[in-house]
Amino acid sequence: MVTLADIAKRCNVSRASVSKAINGHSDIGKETAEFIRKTAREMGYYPNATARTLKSGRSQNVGVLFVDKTQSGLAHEYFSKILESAKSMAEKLGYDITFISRDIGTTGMDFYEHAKYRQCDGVIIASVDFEDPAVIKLVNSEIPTVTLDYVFNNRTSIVSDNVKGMEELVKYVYSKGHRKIAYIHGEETSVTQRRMASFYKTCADLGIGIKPEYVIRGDYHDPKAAAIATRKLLELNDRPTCIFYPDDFSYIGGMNILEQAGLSIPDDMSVVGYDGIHLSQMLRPKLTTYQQDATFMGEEAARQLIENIEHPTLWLPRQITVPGKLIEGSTVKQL
Amino acid sequence: MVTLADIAKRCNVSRASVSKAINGHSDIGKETAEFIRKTAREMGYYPNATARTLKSGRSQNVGVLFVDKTQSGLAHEYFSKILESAKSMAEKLGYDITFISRDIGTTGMDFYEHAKYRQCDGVIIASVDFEDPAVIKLVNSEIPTVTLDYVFNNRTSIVSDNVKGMEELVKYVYSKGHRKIAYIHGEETSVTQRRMASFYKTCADLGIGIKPEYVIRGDYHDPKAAAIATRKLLELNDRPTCIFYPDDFSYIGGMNILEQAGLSIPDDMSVVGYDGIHLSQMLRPKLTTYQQDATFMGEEAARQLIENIEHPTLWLPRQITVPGKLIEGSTVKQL
DNA sequence: TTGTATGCGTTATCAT
DNA sequence: ATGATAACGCATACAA
Repeated sequence: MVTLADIAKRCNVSRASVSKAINGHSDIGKETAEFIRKTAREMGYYPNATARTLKSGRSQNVGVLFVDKTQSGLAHEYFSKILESAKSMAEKLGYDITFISRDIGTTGMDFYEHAKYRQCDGVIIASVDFEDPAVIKLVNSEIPTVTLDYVFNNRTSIVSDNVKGMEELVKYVYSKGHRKIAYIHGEETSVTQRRMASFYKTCADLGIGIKPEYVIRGDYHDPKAAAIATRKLLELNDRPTCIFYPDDFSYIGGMNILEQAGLSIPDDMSVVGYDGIHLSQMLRPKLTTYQQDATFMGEEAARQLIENIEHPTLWLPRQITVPGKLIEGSTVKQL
Repeated sequence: MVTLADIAKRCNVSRASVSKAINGHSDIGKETAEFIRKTAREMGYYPNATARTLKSGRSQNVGVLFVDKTQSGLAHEYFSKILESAKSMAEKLGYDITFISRDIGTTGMDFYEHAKYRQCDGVIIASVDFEDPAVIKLVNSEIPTVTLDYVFNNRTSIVSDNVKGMEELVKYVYSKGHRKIAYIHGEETSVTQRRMASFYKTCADLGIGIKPEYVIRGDYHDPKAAAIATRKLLELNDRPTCIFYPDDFSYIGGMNILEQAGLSIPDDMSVVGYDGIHLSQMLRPKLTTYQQDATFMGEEAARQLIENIEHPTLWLPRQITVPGKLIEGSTVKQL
């Protein structure tokens, strides 16, 4: 391994000068600096992040907290896209990404300790139980964090606009003449709360009432739960004309039930999903859904976090709400 | 931040003794060690990975190379499962995971340099262009590596048994009476080569000939390409009775075309996929496919890599072939 | 069994 | 503009 000392010896200068040349400091002669850099290149030098971090306290490394109660974290296209785009943006800005977890090896480190252990300059938090004390401890620590789809006081967050998304979907379905709308929602999270509130509010604003039996608990990313819920809806005497699913993927379960029941989509039953994943536009008929801008969210999370890391003093926490867009498929019939 | 020195001072011992106590060395008194550990716990001590790495040369950190020409790396359930299970296993064994990439920031580091820069103890390589000189450089370096679905000479690899998988699928389809079998295959990779070779060989062994026009290039994870290929097959005068798709996800594209053409699956056309992703068993009819054991592959990759890292001397490179299992759905008709 | 001393590669302070 | 030197926190060879 080529070190600063090796280069210093070869160039007949001090290690300090080499460091300055490599890092582009101003207090070094123009041509010496250039000579040193050239030699460094010739010798195949690249820095040692570890030593640099130890000395400077900055690791150029951001942690990603991506825990997965439901085992579907990475399998969920929404989250995998967020991760992927956050990764590219971080890399573009010169940062690496390390996964943060609890219980690494036998040490009983919590998230905060793990992040400190690895000297993470900041942490991106997504797809976790935000009520977990360990998550709260991390968020309230001195480490810069960005949360996705959950807002903490005085902390930066990137939130998909679930209120607008649900509102647009309801209005669209309403404009197609539907008044009897059912909603199979995901498990209780803040995202679910917002979508449900927006669902009820928009319906109320439009003057349509929603029967209690039209609102059923399903689960995100779980076609089986959606299938069961769909079956319940079909058993009702007064069936809805349109069903909202927790997300595009879980819709598959409902789709099967509807087809089994001999109901054609959208002629006998209209449906909408949520997410706008690749799959939804591959199905026939194409699913009407609300596409969340996961790519932008991931990029923005990385951008904001690194901005915070690099300019801690003039940093103000922001809540960034990211709009998506309605994708008009062919699963909502004009009544 | 609590350091070894702080603990040493509080315990009236040397830093060396604290280090020994923390790391459970034997050359320290039983009760002093316990006392030191207790104090450390009280003081909220956790180690500093950076300093430890700098001194010991070991980072307890493995790199993951997961590049994605087709933009579908993480979106592909097969790979996201591999990543997730490799991550859990690595964590269980006390290792963290950092993504390795090219072009971090403005530095022109290649994969090898990046891995060294972060002092990775080893690297897991998946979903990349294995012909890329930068990948080859990394694999041929002194850094332990494990590759997935690609074999390098004298290096450890975890390979899904594509030969057996394809063989089982062909035999199954054959047993159902099919003789006119079409194969839409993915882009040219070593995986594709093996599947195709196995496809041809098994057909030959069974004494069935495959018309050249039955074998069409599609793309992995690309329903559109599968749709186009399917259309071509339907245009043939002598249509196949069964179509093999590159994978389960791309099958969606074919499924749509078949349905549009008024063909019922499997009554008018039989189909099989590959991968055994969650989705495949949610579709109706359930897809007949070959399920790759991605979870095991990821775990094994981490296990083997760390074994290699921790016992470099008695390490022998292995090629581990991981069998999957045929999932008999309802998309192959008995002729 | 315990402690001393040194160095891992880098950056930063302070002289020169 | 350049260099000497001390730290960052830890682990280890060696001395006691």
